[in-house]
Amino acid sequence: MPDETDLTTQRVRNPWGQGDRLRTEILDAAVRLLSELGGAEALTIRGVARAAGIAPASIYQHFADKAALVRGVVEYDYERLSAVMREADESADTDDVVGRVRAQMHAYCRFAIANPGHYRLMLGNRRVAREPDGRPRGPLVPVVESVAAAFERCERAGARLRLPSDRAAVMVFVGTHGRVALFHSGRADEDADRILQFVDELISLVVE
Amino acid sequence: MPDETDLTTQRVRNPWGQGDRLRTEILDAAVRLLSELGGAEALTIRGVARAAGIAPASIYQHFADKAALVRGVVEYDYERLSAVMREADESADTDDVVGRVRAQMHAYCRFAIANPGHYRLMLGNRRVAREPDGRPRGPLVPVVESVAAAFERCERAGARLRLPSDRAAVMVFVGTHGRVALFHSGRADEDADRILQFVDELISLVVE
DNA sequence: GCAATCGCCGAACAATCGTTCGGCAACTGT
DNA sequence: ACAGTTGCCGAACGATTGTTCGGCGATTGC
Repeated sequence: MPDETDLTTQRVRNPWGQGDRLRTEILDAAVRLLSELGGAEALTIRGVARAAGIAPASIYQHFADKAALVRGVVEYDYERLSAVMREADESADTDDVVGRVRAQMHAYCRFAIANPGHYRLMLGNRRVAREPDGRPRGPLVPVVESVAAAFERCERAGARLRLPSDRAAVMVFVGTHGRVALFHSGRADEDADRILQFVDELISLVVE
Repeated sequence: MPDETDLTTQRVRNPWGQGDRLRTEILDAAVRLLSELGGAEALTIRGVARAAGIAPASIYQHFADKAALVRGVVEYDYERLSAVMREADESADTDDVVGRVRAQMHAYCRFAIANPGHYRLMLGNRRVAREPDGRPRGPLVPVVESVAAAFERCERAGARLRLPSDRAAVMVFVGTHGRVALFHSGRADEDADRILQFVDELISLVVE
């Protein structure tokens, strides 16, 4: 009955409820390690175990192998990113429709700047997940869908877009992503405000 | 007199002319290996030696250590990229000023698609190079300067830009880079034409 | 109170990594 | 023709990697 491998995160054993505490502790330790040190190559079984204060062998009771650990970390971080962007969208002024787009993208930038290791990990692992109907579904498809919804609101509120709302969302998201990626492969001491300025410039290029 | 370490590429020994042949053969083998397999972690001393058909120890007569090899590969690839973009710019129709921008960015995309390993390597290594006067000088500063020159030509030719020419160049380059980065972290079977279409959409958003 | 179960760990395994050393073969200068 | 130099390689070293195995201590069920 054990060894019930969950296909989404390759969780193994431990399907009895409260025992997941150490599992999230492992993930937290991995994220912490990934933020302090540089990239994905810093994510080693021994390193995560040391950061979590447990033995390397103990990790294998929560993750089948290292690939499963990496998948778990990626999924964990995407959840955090989605939550941050959703929160920024909801806590913005409801009347300022384009301001809600800005809030979302600013949250995206702040998250990307604060979690450089997450980016290295994401850029290093190809995702080939697909919907049951065959349509592709990467982990940040819901993110750009959220941006697309914000742009749709702009359109309904009468804002003039230079692109269809879905294309506008892709344009803004891709541009922002490119700016952040360039930040991460460039100097670490660059001013974070520059990035937010770029995002504003990009949005104002699309929206009016 | 040996061990004359060249600071730009950390070349070591072998300053007698023709002996550089094997050095470029090593770099070619590294690029080949980097293109076939995935990312920067595939770039091992033993792997490069095997791909070049030589012994692992022989590499140390052309590069001081692995870091020097990586620096050499990165520099080598940036030179190839610059050459490809310059060639695309020069061989385009001289009268079609915005067409020359498109040609440059399309060349950038084609190079990035054809050399995925180069991207992984670039995104994984922070560059902190600076000019003698203290201004930062990343390896792709000349690239965006080339795009900026093309946009300046557009401005002089009477094309209406929605941004100052230097900001327009940054916008187009960053957006293109983001699209390519997303391609590399997404499905490998994505149609390359999609990316070129996106670049055209981005340019037409800036130029008119 | 006893036996079974379960999470955890210390230790070891094989593989691979970057790197060094000593010697071999070929070329050079005289 | 000989001695010296030089590029290259086979073999090894130490470190680190992912992973497995056997047992220990605590908790659970009866």
